[in-house]
Amino acid sequence: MWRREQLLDAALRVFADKGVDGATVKDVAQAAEVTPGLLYRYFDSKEAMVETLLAERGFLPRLRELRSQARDSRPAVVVLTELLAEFDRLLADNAELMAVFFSAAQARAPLATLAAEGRRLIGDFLIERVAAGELRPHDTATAARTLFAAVAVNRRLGTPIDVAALVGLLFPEEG
Amino acid sequence: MWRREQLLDAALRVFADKGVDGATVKDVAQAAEVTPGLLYRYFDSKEAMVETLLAERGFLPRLRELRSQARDSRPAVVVLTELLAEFDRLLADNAELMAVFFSAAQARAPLATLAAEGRRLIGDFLIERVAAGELRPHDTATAARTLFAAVAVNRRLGTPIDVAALVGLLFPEEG
Amino acid sequence: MWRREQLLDAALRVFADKGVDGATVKDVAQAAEVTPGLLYRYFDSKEAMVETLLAERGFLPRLRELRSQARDSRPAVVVLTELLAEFDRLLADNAELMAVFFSAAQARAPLATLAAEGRRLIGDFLIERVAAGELRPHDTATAARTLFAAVAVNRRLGTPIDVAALVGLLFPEEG
Amino acid sequence: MWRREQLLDAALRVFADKGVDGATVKDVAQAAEVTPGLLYRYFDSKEAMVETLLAERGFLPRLRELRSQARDSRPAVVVLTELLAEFDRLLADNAELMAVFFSAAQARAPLATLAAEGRRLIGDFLIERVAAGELRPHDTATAARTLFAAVAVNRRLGTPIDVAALVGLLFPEEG
DNA sequence: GATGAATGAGATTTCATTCAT
DNA sequence: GATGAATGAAATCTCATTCAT
Repeated sequence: MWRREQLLDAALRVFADKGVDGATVKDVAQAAEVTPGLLYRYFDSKEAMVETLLAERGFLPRLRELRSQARDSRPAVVVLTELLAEFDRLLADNAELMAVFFSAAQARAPLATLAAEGRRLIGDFLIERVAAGELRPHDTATAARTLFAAVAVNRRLGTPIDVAALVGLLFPEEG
Repeated sequence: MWRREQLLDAALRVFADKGVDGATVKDVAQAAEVTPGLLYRYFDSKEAMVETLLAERGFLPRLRELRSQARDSRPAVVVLTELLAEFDRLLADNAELMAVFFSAAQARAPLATLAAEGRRLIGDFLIERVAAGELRPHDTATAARTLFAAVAVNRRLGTPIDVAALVGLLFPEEG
Repeated sequence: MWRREQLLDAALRVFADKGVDGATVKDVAQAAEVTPGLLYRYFDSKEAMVETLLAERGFLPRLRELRSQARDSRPAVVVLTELLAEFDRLLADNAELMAVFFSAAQARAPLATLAAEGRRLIGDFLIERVAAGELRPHDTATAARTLFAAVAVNRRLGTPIDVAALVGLLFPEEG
Repeated sequence: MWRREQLLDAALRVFADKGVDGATVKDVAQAAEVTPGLLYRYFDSKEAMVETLLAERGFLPRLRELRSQARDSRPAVVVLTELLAEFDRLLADNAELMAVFFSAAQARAPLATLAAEGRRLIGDFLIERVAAGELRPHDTATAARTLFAAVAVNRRLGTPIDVAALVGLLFPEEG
């Protein structure tokens, strides 16, 4: 059943390019080099294609996995830098899905969930390391959303940020 | 010719809500409490409405005006905080237009321009104040995009950031 | 708003001719000499057209009105003959709607209701006149469905029955 | 070649349930627990399935056989009652085929033929028995279509009539 | 200016039928 | 014989746009 994946690939590509509303089923079919009718053997509707993409190609699970990585015992700034770099790579790998997130009106919720999860991942890490005396006491909540935002926005804009420089900015003394 | 503005208001509201592609001309007309035909007396096409919104309701000029404000002679962190607060207010005031930016495929460019302008505004300010010895030497480019991103993303997500805390995070000693 | 009626007329004609499922929206549009899209200004869907026909063109109310006519004080066989003739005329006038009834799977219920109402109309009349000693005692329920069926089937088959002969068959002595 | 019959069984069931136009080839295939493609090894088209049903499952022959039964020498009302009961059973046994008759536009003709045949069967019987002095002289044509209609309509509506009562209604003195 | 009926083009979806396996 | 993926044609429906009033 690799045909299904092939269709999802095409849909992801086309939706990211033209937006979910802007892309037609015919567009997707042409990108997959099949006839439009075939899409309906695999998906109930265009809408269902979007939902399937979000469900099966979503990377929230992979974002959650990063939490274990945060347990790393190396110095805080090293681990934080790696964490952000991983997150940045995740976004880079899923640039098209992010584009779909942004184009699909009904995908606002997934975006918010993603952001909340990311903030928590980083925030929890900072709290731990402050408690351990490794990082200076600071507003960890604001720091978390700042770091998250800096990586996410710049990746989205196609102008990825230098993660090491970013960490150095907030925690200069530790570098 | 206030009828024109009324139509633009309705279009902005509706496009922000349903996305440009998702909204129909009829939707806009109903929101403006007129009939669809009337829209074509003021605009050539639905597409032209979007362009007009971007052109006439864009806030790039107001963002540029902030540059003069950056000349303020008060302490750097005070001015920076005010600058970011202004920028945040600008985004809050134009939340609907931002939503249109994100939904309209052809509005990707304005977004990039906006970001570049914002980064430059903040970056130039930081360079000046570092040169003046008011702020510690640091990677001003990374700082600029970080500050910009932190404000923009959180406003967009509906979870606005505490601007003073943000500045305090990057420049703790100066607070 | 006579356009609406014109479209219903066309729909009735076409649905009766080709069956609801067999007829296309395009068929109806062509019969009405408009474009298919226009139908959707007046009706939500093809399905809604059928429902509207059943609701607005149904003749159940007129069938019910016949009940007052049954109060007529003239001899039973005279009144019964007139009643059946009226009913037969009703069916003749609504031959197309009947055809739709038969073709639309979901219209089975209206048909059953129509039949029940008709049986009751005739049955009640017979009971009264038997009670009045005007008609010989007999199985009025069976008589009612027989009379109803004889008229309905033959009208439907395009071979209308002679109503007077029909009444004469069941009540020869009274003639 | 019982597979063919199995497919016809499924088709009959599905066509009766959803109407010929409303049922899809896939519906029939699923009901027969085979794949759609297989149907085309046994029938040229969906249309051909309907025609085959009408041709091979039609009960006109069995209706004609009743004619010999009409030769029965027992009293007229007894034989007539049996005749109608047989006819009623025939309809009951072929309820699904009748449903197809009613749903398929092109099956209107078979219905008319069936009705004509039924009327003639009963009509001829009545003529004979009137000639034999067994039944009172009456309009046998009207009687035939009345008896036929009463049985057919009520069977079709799912409210079968009491055949003995029906005969008693038309020929009370003979009972 | 303003209406809203009407159109035409195209989008989504369905489905009878074919065909390689 | 049997499968079921794939197609092509058509059906339902949507909607930006026009135009007579």
